[in-house]
Amino acid sequence: MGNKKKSTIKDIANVLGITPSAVSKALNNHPRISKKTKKAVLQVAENLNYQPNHIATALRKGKSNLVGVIIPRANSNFFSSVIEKIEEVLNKKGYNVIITQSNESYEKECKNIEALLFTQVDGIIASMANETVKLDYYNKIKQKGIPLILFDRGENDLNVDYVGIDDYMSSHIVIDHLVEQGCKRIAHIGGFSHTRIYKNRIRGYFDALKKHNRPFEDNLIYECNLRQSDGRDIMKKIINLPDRPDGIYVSSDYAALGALEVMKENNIRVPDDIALVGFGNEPFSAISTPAISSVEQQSKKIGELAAKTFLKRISNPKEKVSLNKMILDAELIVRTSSKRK
Amino acid sequence: MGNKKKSTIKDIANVLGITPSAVSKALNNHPRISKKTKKAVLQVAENLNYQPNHIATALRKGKSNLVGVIIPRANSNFFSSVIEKIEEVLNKKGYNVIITQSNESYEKECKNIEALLFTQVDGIIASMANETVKLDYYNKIKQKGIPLILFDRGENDLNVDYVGIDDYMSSHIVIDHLVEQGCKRIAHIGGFSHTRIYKNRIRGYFDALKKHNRPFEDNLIYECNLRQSDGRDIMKKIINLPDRPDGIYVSSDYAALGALEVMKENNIRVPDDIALVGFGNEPFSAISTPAISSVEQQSKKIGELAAKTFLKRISNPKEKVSLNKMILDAELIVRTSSKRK
DNA sequence: TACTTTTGTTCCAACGTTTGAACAAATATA
DNA sequence: TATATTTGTTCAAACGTTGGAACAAAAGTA
Repeated sequence: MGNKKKSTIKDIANVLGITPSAVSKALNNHPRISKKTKKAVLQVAENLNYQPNHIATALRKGKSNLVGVIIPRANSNFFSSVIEKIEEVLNKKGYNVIITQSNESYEKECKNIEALLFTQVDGIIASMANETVKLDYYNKIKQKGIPLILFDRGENDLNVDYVGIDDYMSSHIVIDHLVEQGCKRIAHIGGFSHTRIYKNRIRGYFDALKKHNRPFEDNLIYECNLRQSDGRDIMKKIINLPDRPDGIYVSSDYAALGALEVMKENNIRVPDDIALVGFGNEPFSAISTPAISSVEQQSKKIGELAAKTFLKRISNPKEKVSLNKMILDAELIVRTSSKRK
Repeated sequence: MGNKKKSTIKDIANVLGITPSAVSKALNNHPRISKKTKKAVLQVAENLNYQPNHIATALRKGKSNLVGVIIPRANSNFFSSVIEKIEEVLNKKGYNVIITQSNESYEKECKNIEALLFTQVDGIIASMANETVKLDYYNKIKQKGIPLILFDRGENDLNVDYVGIDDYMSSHIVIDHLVEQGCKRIAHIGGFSHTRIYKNRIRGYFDALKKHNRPFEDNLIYECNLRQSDGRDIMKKIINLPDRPDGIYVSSDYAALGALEVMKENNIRVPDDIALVGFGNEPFSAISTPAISSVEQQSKKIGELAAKTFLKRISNPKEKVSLNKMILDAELIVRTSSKRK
């Protein structure tokens, strides 16, 4: 039917013979308005099916109550779970969440930022695309004085709040585990080292090897986009090496799955010939054959902290000083692909 | 730095010694404004780093240029791919997209709708939660005269635009294929029949069996939530049947994967003992062992049509009459799990 | 009773933009 | 030259809400 005319605060005022501003105050529970009036206003509002005009409020107050989120792709258990939690926390506080995907593309990411700024979001929570190196667009956000919180894929140079797991330590946990399972030579299929998290994982890989007196070998470390196809391609190279490694640590479950496929196709026994550990604890890692050991990234916790950090920033914007770098512990979920004993 | 003061149309006007309204018209390329003035305005706007206040425009024009999208969960290849396309089409037309997840919960879905209405979106594109039976909240959208487009999970009673694949025919294609592979008795693990798409798939399953003169057996059809765990649970029941079926058609790849696991755990050979077909063509269906045959749902096309339908509705709102029910053909991707010959 | 305080409301300007009407100046038409 | 048209701009109101100042009435205090 389309009950065309939306009712406004003015309509309510007319019904009751009071002014719009009294109605506004009544609705906002202003202390100076009598209980009687408040009750009446609420009643009439109900009757008229009144819905506050959010846009008018936003204009008047100078804030939209919208928070923008940028993720590389929604199609990932980690990100969709982070978002779910962000929504949960922010909705409770009256914020709405605009989710955008960058598809790992710098260009798309820039467009997303522009769109979010255009929409006048009150803040942005983002995880950077793999491709992103230039920080100009992110700096634009900062310059506008809009709270920016990064998670997972951060960037130290930006100097903003950050939430993520301890990537360096994650690598240690993984390598410790593989060594314990008897692996002598461990390869690493990692992300590009210009991204902070992958750089840290690579560093952790190095240092953990050193710690265990394992030699570092140049041809056992690879950087890629970590898609399933990348895992396949690199694994093909690895099995053609004169002497193969006996353990592989992959920075993504998708790439790990690709690697696993190739190994199966070549009758390499996992974990006996080569033990495999992935990253991200995607649902499929538990159900592939063999199930893939993987690092759990604390998505819920990350989402919660990111949202709460935003709320903190918005509530006292003056306190520009103390940045929050929140680094959580990761957890290795050991499954068949790396369990030899 | 936080360059605090945002510049407005008024600032530009002051610099040039003209009125704000002239500036507004210049920026909107009004025919009555001289080229000279337009040029000057653009120049000054550039210098002052002017960004139009979207909220003010929205208030004045009575539209927010925001479109809400509700999906059951982002963590699915189908949905994230639909969204990507919706974004692509709508962004081009100056709309921003707010994505919300219902997590298959009716309650969350209602909250999402409330939030979107509160934000004054110009339209809503949604796929209903499995749980949803009551349509009160969706009717609220309609009553407000806000364009509503459903996709995939629709509902005939709502009488709104819809885009989805031909679920009824999909079942025919699947059953035709399984029969051709020599299956004599085919089970179906489906969604709940109160959801239109699942009802249609079940109907298709029935009719296709009849077409091939296959008997229908009561204990070969199951309704569930189609999660991986549901697939497992039901498969366990199936393998305990006095005589097992030799083909299984599952309405979701997740549930199909669960079923596959159970079969492997029980040394049932797939496809030789039991042939398996899933639904949704999730990435993992191609990489599980064996790879799962699956129905491809045309996510890109669906997203595109949904977005374009919204644009059509918004451009001529009077034309309330002719609903658009767009039913696309699905395609069966045949993989190892059902290929006997 | 006269004065201060409190209570409940109205008044009014503001947020930044848009848009039709009004108007003056320039140009075209008779 | 007088009149009609076109061009480029200004004016003013509007979108719906908010919130401080102003104000009258009621209540409290001396």
